[in-house]
Amino acid sequence: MNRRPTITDVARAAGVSVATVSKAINDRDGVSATTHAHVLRVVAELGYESSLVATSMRRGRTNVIGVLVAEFEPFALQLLQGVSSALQDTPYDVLAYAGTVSAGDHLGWERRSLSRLGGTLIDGAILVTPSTMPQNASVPIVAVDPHTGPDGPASVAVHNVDGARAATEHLIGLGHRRIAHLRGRSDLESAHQREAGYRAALEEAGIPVDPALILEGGYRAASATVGARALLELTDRPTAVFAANDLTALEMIRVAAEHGLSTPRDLSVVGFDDIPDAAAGAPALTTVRQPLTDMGGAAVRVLLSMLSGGEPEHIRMRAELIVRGSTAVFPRSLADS
Amino acid sequence: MNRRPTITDVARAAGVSVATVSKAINDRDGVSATTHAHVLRVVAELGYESSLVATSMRRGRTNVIGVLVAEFEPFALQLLQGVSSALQDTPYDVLAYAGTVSAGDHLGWERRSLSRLGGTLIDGAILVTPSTMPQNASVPIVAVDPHTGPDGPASVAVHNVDGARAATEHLIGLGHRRIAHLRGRSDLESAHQREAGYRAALEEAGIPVDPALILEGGYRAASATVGARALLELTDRPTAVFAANDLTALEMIRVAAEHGLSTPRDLSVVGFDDIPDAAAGAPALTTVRQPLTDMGGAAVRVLLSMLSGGEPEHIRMRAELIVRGSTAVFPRSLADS
DNA sequence: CTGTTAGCGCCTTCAA
DNA sequence: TTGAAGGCGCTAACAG
Repeated sequence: MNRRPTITDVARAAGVSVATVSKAINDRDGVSATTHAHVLRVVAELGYESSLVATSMRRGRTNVIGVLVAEFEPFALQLLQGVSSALQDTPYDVLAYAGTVSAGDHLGWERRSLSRLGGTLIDGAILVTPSTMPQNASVPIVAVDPHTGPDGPASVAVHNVDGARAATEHLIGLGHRRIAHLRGRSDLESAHQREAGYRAALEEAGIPVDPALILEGGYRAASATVGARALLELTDRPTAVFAANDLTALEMIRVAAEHGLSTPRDLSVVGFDDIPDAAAGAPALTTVRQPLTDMGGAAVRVLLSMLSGGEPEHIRMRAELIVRGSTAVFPRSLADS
Repeated sequence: MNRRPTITDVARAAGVSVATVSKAINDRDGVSATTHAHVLRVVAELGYESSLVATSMRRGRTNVIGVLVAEFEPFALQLLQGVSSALQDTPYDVLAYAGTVSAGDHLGWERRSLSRLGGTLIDGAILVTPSTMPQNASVPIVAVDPHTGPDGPASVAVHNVDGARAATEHLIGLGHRRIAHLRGRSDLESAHQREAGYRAALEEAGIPVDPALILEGGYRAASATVGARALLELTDRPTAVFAANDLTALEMIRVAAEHGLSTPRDLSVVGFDDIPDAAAGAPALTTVRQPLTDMGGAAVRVLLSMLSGGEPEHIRMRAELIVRGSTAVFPRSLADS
């Protein structure tokens, strides 16, 4: 547990002043070639690396982009991968920070994280599914799947309405008429848009929207359990469910199995996101794919542009229906023909 | 792009000194109840949060655990998820940092990251697949899948030899005799252990090890392409391949398809890790599962124990063979009977 | 070309 | 009970 060498240690060992070491390291001019080389040699010997913290405090810039998330769930992780690879050949490093791991409260993690890291540690931030948008942030921000429409700061999202409509139309096309919806988190814009797409598809097909078939899913498995159970215990239970994301769709399938219902035999289920687990299950989940990796890349592009003075942009990407094994024709008798 | 409020702003707004604000925030005594309440009100009004950077610089502790990775690839991401959820009800936050995003060199990212973050920003570090082990680090360290055996610092890993043996025995049991191996990164202990398991299984079955069938895979898709091609262009080409991890196994399947060979019909492939993509492909990959989430949890336990003065530990977890669709009986004629 | 000085935001003595 | 001063590691301005 040795103390890491500081710039002072280097200066002492090299027999020069701290300032000279700093200049040598950062290739500032005003240092003789001899001294420069000498200092670098000592730096290498001691294994010195400048402290990100101290540097960031003194300088404005750190060349680090922060990816701020509430927690490390599949959606955020895959996005992170996209951000990271988009940053490959830039001078920027990536730093991911989960804001609610210790501080259990789900509200305002965005502001807290931004305030703790921003202005000092990171030059810009990518906020993943923020439910509030800090107004006067100290660094440029891009929100991915934000809580609000394109009136706020820069954002990247998919066409949620279209995606949800495609999902619902797919179920309708299979013959389903009693199609339920497990809502997303009501503090996120995407949840409302997906519900809107669901409603639109039903209405266009002339199927009345039954409020009893729309229950809370909350985008998380734990928060969807109750709603999933309730749907199955309805006297006239749905034959298909459009869940607002994959985590809740998978939970829906699990709960259905608990009730002795198999998917897609007794219940068709469609999700949204296409997280890695979606394709892995049995049956594999029919879902609406968000191009998460590309979205991470898009967020990086927008952010880098803002960092060099560009205007905030709002990007919408296409969502694509991926038909797999969790949806089937209804009624089943038709499948046999 | 407003400047974030600093402790000085709070002090001025509250009409007290900076020191008093600090005491009030950190619940130090020596502040009257009235002042305390007043300061906290102003803090809330201004939306002030102490800067992680400044705090970390002054204090020793930050209550942040760092997960240091070379890059955000599936293995690291899933581990991160485990770390994050294991830290849920502790006072610690998680900070993930990719060391080689900007600085392209693959060597020594561990020391660089540690030195930049350690001692200041993070209280302890979890190093993911480090290929060197910094000796005199400034904070406690746990290595996951380290480059060296249990002689180094604390570590968490799976029984690589057993896992590799099980994978190879599975292929042998299916009737394969010409079984190739796509090696892992030679700077990682796990790569050598997996190769050893592969060799052991062959020898136990009385199958001579053919050096021509052991090629470099390097744990990454890009680095496996050449080796995969070479294997298929052998005059007496293998009927099965044990790849040292899933990324290279999937690449093996892709390259085989390019050569007009379908898996598992013409070539059986086994991977290692069970990353999310393994189960998603067509065919789904037969692989050896590393309990990545649990391993993240184990790393957290060891690290927290070390942070409260405990001794470094070395943990080995079981690897489990998961048979899916990328392996089949050989020769094919047997499958028909 | 090199060194001295000041200060980034915060916390911790120590003095009032 | 409060405030003033110093310093964590580093860099930018200024002196020498």
